[in-house]
Amino acid sequence: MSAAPQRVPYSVAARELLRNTLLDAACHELESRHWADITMADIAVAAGVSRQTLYKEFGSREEFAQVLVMREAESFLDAVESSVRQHLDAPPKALAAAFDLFLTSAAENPLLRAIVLEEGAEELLALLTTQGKPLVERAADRLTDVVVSGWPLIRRRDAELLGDVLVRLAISYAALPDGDASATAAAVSSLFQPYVEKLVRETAS
Amino acid sequence: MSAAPQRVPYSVAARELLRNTLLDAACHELESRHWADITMADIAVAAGVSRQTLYKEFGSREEFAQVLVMREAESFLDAVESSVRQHLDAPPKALAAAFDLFLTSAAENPLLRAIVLEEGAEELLALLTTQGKPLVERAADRLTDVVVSGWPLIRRRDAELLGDVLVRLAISYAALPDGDASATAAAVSSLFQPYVEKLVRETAS
DNA sequence: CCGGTTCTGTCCAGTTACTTGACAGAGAGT
DNA sequence: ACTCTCTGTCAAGTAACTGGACAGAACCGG
Repeated sequence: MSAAPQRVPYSVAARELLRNTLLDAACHELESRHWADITMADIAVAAGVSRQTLYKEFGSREEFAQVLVMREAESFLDAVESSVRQHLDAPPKALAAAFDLFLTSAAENPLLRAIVLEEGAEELLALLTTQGKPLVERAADRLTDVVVSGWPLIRRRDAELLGDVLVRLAISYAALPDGDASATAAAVSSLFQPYVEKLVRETAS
Repeated sequence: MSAAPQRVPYSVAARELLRNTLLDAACHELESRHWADITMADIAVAAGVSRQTLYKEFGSREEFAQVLVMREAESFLDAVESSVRQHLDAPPKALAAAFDLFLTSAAENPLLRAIVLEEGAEELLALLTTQGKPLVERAADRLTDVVVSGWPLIRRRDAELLGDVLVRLAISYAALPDGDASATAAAVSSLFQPYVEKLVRETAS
């Protein structure tokens, strides 16, 4: 792969550690309480840091929530991406596997469960939907990139459309699961298979 | 196991990060130069930190080297310990497996290779031998602990002796490998098997 | 509708951690 | 003897985190 694990100077690593410590602290708190019940002070204390430091690092509660969601999203995207790369030989299979992986792990993810199941998380929920522009764009971009890099013959425009639609569907099913995750994944990907096969056919010729 | 991954406050994590960043930087430098050619300033710069900070964290070059070696030792001990725990049902097997694991990974370990193969590392070498008291004691203690916790019937005194002797042998073979690591491990452990079996026999009765 | 409470977001004084530049002393090389 | 370099230490300066305070907004109970 790329992304050499190059040596990181301490000051950079320390800032990253600070941010992650705060985000981890918030996740930990979410395991026992609703987001609405967790104050900025709680998060700071749980991270062993002053409230001021928290505000300096993330400007506001809203920004903090945004970053929290985005971080979780990136880790989902990492998993999805590697799942896709394991089926470069069979695009439909890649789609099915990635969607299945996403829905399955989404159903178990603590942060997502907090958003979906509990009532005090409207603020977080909005970040996935009405306020979800950064999330959708970022996720669609990464999906598009993995598609074009994995199947270079596919036109970027087609990949972008597919990425955008899949991300929106994924979010929808994550927010409102429809029974068994694997069944949903199989159903949805079967729906896309004709389109994917058409893409492959067009570009293969 | 024990050691719950409890939440670490940032200030503690940051100090640990600083120390590890410095130690990692030294290891990295060791991959391209002899220990004698690496100055404290080099290490500080490589870690993205001032020389003063390095001296504040580790009092002197000697202490730094000591910690460097001890950190590597702890990671070896972790591996050895888990190897032993996988053969709790067969003490002789545990001994053989652990010794083999140690010698094999010792032969590949960058820090140890730097000490053993290159000429500018006498200062580090001393930490394994003439200055090696802290190392030997610590390693023998951990070995003793894993033995008594794994086979509670064995007398602590016997475990201590065995631990001490094994650690010294391990260090000796690490410093001066004698041909194939696995062959050495098999030979040495065969030598101890009668003693181990005697221990087991005595305590089983 | 009002007083009490809590939380957010901001400010500031104070402490702690890291940086920068400097210097004496030890050791190696010329 | 002279120069160079590195170690170890000091002092002054800067940046990061702390702790206490406060105005404003939202909520709650009366």
